[in-house]
Amino acid sequence: MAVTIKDIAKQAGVSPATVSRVLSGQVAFYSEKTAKKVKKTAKKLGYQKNTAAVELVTRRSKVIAVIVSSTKTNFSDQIIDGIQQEAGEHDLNVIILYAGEKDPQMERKALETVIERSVMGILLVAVNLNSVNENLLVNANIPYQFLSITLKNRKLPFITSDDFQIGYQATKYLIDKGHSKIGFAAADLDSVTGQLRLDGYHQAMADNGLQLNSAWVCGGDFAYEDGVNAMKQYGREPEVTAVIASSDLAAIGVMNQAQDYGLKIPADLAVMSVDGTKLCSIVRPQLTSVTQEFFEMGVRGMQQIISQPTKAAKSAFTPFKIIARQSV
Amino acid sequence: MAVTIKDIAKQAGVSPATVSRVLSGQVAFYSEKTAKKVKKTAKKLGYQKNTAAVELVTRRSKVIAVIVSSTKTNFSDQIIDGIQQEAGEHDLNVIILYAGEKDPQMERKALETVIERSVMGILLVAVNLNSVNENLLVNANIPYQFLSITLKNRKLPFITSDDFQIGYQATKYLIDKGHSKIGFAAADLDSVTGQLRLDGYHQAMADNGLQLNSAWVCGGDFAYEDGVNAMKQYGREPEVTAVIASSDLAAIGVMNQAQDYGLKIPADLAVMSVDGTKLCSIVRPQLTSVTQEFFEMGVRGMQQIISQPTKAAKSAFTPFKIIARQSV
DNA sequence: ATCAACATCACAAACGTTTGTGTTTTACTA
DNA sequence: TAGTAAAACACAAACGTTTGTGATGTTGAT
Repeated sequence: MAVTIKDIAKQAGVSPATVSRVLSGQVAFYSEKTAKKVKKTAKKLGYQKNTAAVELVTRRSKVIAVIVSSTKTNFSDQIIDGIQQEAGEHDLNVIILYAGEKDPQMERKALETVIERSVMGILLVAVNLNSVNENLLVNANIPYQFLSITLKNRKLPFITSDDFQIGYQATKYLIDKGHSKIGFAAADLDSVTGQLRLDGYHQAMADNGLQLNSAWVCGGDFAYEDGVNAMKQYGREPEVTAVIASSDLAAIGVMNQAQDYGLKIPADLAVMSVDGTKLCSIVRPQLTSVTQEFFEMGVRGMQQIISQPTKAAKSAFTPFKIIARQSV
Repeated sequence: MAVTIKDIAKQAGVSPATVSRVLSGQVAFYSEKTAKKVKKTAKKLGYQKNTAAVELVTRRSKVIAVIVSSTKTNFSDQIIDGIQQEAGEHDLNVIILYAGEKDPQMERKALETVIERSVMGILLVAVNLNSVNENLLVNANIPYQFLSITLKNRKLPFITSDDFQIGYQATKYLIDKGHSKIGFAAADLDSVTGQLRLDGYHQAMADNGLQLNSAWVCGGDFAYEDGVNAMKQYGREPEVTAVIASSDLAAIGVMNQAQDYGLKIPADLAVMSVDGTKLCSIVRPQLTSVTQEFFEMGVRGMQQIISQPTKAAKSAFTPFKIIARQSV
């Protein structure tokens, strides 16, 4: 049905081999004249290459798969932008698959699809695999890289911010502003990411001789609702004078709930968020944030994939900075 | 290198044909005993099917491609969710490609990638193709469907809200609330979508005997900044008492700028948004919105693809409703 | 015992490319 | 003119499946 390389060959009076070499831009295998002829008839016939056939014979693919998990947070767009840019420069195609929220079933399916297609590389943003899926990925013999997540298994390569430092610096920033009773909200305390931020928070408090109060830390899942719930926990007359929320949306949740309680921000309560997406400057008051370099994460992730298998993938931190806006 | 069905065949002492039939779940071609044996050795060897080979020989694919354009607005997630759900029920895989913002180059590349892979269907969300890319798509002989957009070329199937009615009903809603000087902001007036909404706005004004003022309509591109700019246009002491912004983000832009001007919402200025994503209930005051059924768009889009080629794809409207919150 | 009917399986072609190697043509040298 | 090296091309195998068809084995009825 569809027009193949053979059709072109017949029309142009050459062999399929020549057509293939012309169309895939190999040099020094044909004359300029036949090249022109081949290209013309290819265009005339409306030829589209059959990628399945190409990948079957070459046993490699030019697509990078990005598996993204979370839609509860909203930074993945930036990461994907970074990936796209870097991919574009190397003539790679990127496809994105959603793997649900902590849904091992969907994660498995996403993994299988990309492995069966033997993509060139797999980028996993904010997804935490269980051990069977982890095995699936590792045994697939395809370069991979985790993004925006810290894993228990330090053998796996990931690129993210230094979560301990995020917790530490955010806390220190608030302490420097005169706060001593600081809440820590909405992080997933079962995740390494959340745990590290909490450790940083603890350390910063300790380093400054400040008391801790377990009621000040409220776990969650980085979602808006978790911010709301945390604030409800703190109550109408909160003991804390500042809170660090582990995502922009969560921070908005605590702000909204605080305002519903009649609290003024930042006068009555300072709020600081982690992520620093565009949301921070869209809400009022604008959110002071620990701003991560998500775009950069994407870029570096791609670079790791591309440089393989020359070098094995390594974990790395991307920098972050604190951007002062209005909420502190 | 990788393990193939031939390896399994050899190990299990059967033919590759039998392995294939067992693994792809064909019935009445083998005994239960060999089936078990085959499956076991397949698992033991860690077999992963080679999709390239499968697609090459079957000449069909189980993947749905979603090409999304806009990251300036934020409704695509809902559409994709709808697509995913419907896809999941039919054991289809969905891959997502970003095609930039009105970037014909990237659109072409995205189209070519999916066409070369001869995917089962193509869903285009909020992308408007130029005529050459349009030809590419149409000639590819792959079912396709546009989502969340109204096209000039009525031959192309699209599923979206009735934009004229959106403009009309939003305007009427504000009129019923007592407003007579109503702004219309941030829609892309070069797009059919924007134009239709504007027509609806005009019609509603006319039907209620209200004057129009061309200074009340400010075009844009549905972005946050367009909302800000529109409000700047209206000024510190705006003539309009209400404004319809053509996206949630744009509406937030209007609100923020209005508040920067010291205006109270909704007392001094009512703001109404189109889209109705989660953002509406996250900002303060919460945004009254024309809420579209994006999830439903995704579902219906997939259904159209699936039902092809039994029926040719048709255009359709998904319903919308006005949800009152705090901004009017 | 014969034979049909069916169950179970193996053979082999086909899908559309790429690519190593062989073959023809061209161009040039002596 | 003969010979040769290089350029231009064609042949054919291979990639890993699916699937139509033919081969073999088994069962049961007559």
